[in-house]
Formats: sequence, structure tokens, C-alpha cells
Amino acid sequence: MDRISLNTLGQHLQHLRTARGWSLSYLASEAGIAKSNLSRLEQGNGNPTLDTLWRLAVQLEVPFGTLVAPVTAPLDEEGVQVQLLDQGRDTPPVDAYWMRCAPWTERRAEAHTPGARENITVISGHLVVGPVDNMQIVSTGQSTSFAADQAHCYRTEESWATLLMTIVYSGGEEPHP
Amino acid sequence: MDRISLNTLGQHLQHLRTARGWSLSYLASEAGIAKSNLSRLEQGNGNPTLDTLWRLAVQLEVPFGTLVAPVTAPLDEEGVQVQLLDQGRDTPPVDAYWMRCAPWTERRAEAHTPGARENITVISGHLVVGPVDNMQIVSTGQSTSFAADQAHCYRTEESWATLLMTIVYSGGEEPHP
DNA sequence: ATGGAACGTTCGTTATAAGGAACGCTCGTA
DNA sequence: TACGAGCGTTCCTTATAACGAACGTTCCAT
Repeated sequence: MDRISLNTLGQHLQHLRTARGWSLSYLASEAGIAKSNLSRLEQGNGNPTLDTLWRLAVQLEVPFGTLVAPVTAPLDEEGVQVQLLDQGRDTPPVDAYWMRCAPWTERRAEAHTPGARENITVISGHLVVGPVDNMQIVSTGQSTSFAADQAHCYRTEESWATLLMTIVYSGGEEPHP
Repeated sequence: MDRISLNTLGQHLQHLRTARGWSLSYLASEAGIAKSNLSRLEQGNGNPTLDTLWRLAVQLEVPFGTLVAPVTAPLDEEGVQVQLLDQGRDTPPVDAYWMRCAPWTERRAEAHTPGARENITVISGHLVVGPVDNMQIVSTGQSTSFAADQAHCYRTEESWATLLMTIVYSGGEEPHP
């Protein structure tokens, strides 16, 4: 938990509150917390408990994660943004990601667990993706699927690319043994 | 914040931890919190700070809200939750959705614009989906694709189903003319 | 002008979440 | 059998989040 996250939480809280035309005192009172508490949070200091967050989320009628969720995906490593969307823990386990790549970038990924497969659907732009010895071009709206239990790679050309990716771990094996 | 929420948080934490085959001591140490703290949380007592929740979410590689999410998320009247994830406005335009369906529910959808296709990837559970005269079963981790310029349908059986869906509008036609 | 009410902030106090050192327990292993 | 390593739990202590009563503002209504 760093200062940046706390700042975004504060800004987010204040935005949600003022968007409703509510005063700080009013929100604090309705949520059942001290206004000094809320004041500190909006300033980006403090480290609220789950109880406090919960009361605020209920009062603002906002899904819980929204209070803390960064405005945009924060991770930018070499022009690639990745955000975990959801995880399925049935058999097989499935991880779902949203991913955005800048033009002319390449992201290499190590092999996942044996039998794992990846599924790609391109939302905008196009990219070249797959096992390093068998990469394919995937255009806007298209999907592809490949074995991910070997080194693989995502590469963009002249345009940005946005895509959904799922990793399917075979036969109920755990992704993080 | 009531006792029930704390219990579900505890159960959720414990499930995520054991699913990875991690010991309580290990997770606490990796996340940088005292194991007494984690122990208390898993028992459904305590009221963690955002810092503590954050460290656990990062270590478990779980989206933040997931830790706290209620067992039964709010559903619309038909037992189906839909959330727009992203929109691509290249050619062709693409809409990306996350979708969750309760057991034994059926959602009918009208035809989209001519040439539109839908792409489904199942994250957990399984469902029967496609044009009403040609529906297919799709299991966890699998994908399918079908013409969406005719009436189509999503149907679950005995289990919940979570999926990613993309709608691809053909030839640059706008989804909402 | 002047009182009152509401606003957001600051500060000392109190409640409590997090930390850390025990404990009893179950395993393998010598 | 005895030992050590690791497990999860239970205390007690310490750090700190939440509270509540101030405070200085602003802005109306008197």
C-alpha cells in the first residue's frame, strides 16, 4: 500500500461524493463514520479499515472494488498494460486478462504449466502472437488459440492492440504450484 | 460491516490460499503481514485495513474486490449479470463483455446487425449458447463463435457460468446506427 | 452588522488492528 | 523414541485508525 494508491482512493472518494452533491459531513453521518475520518481519507492520508470502506461503498451505492480500483490499469511495462479481469477456479482453472500493447512492442512470456493453452480475442488493432516458432497474425475481431506450455510472444506492428486473453490450465492443475 | 461479511471474507481468503497449496505462514510472510493477523482474518474476526487487504490481493494475484465480493452478486431479474469491459472502434467495431449467469436460466437476445458474430469464452461452469436453431455446449476454458445476426440464446444448466463475450460487427457497420 | 447554521479541518483521546513471542500440534527423519 | 521443522492458534504489547470536540470559514436570514 503506497501513497499513490491512497491518493487515488481519496480523489475517487471525493469525486463520487461531490458528483452526488453531498457534503463531507452528510456522507460521513449517513455512512455512520466520523467526518474527521472521511476528511483524512479524502486527503490521501490514512489507511481505512474494511468496515469504513464498506460503509462508504454502501452509502455511495458503488460496487466495493470501485472505491479502490485505479482509474486506468496502472501497470505499464515496456508499453504493455495487463489487467486481471476474473479467475475461474473450476476444472480447469481459467484466468481472464485484458491487455493493451503500444505499437512496435514485443512481450515475451515464459511457458505456463504443462498443457496450458491461451485464447486471444482482439478488440482493436492487430497483433502477431503464439509460440515463438509458430506465430500468427490476428486482426480486429478475430480469435486464436495456442499451446502456452512453451515460450510464447505478443508483438504489435504499426498500431495499438487491445485484446482479451484467457489462460486455461489443463486438467485442474493449479496455476501457482 | 457485519459478521457475515467478515465470515465470507475469511472463507474466501482461506479458499484462495489453500487452492494454491500455500500455508498460512507462507502467505503471511510473502504478503508481509503477521501470521497472527492472517489467522484472525481467516477465522472471520477482525477488520483488516486497506493496507492488509491490498497486500493479500497482490500476493494472491486476485482483483481487489474479489476478496470481499458477496457470495451472491446482484443479478438482474433474469439471473444474468452483464458488464461492458471495453469497446474497440476500429474496423470492424468490437464490444467486449463480461457475463455471469445463474443456474437454470436462459437469456434470449435479438439479432444484431447483419454479419455480426459473437465470440464466447467460458471462464467457469458451462453453458449452452448459439443461434436458437443451432445451440452448442461450451465447457470451462472452451471458446465458440457463431453468427449473431439472428436470434440467439444463452442457457445454463445446473451450474453457474462466467464468460467473456465479444460482439464483432461486420464491415465497419456501427453497432447503434 | 450579527447571529446562526453548515462547511471542512485539526487535535487530543480512546478503541482496536497489527505485530511478535510464545504455545501445542502433526509430521518426517535420525 | 526423540528430535527438529513447520503448521495454525493464542496471548500480550505496540502502533494507529476512528472518534468527538474543538476551531476558523463561508453564507444566509435576521
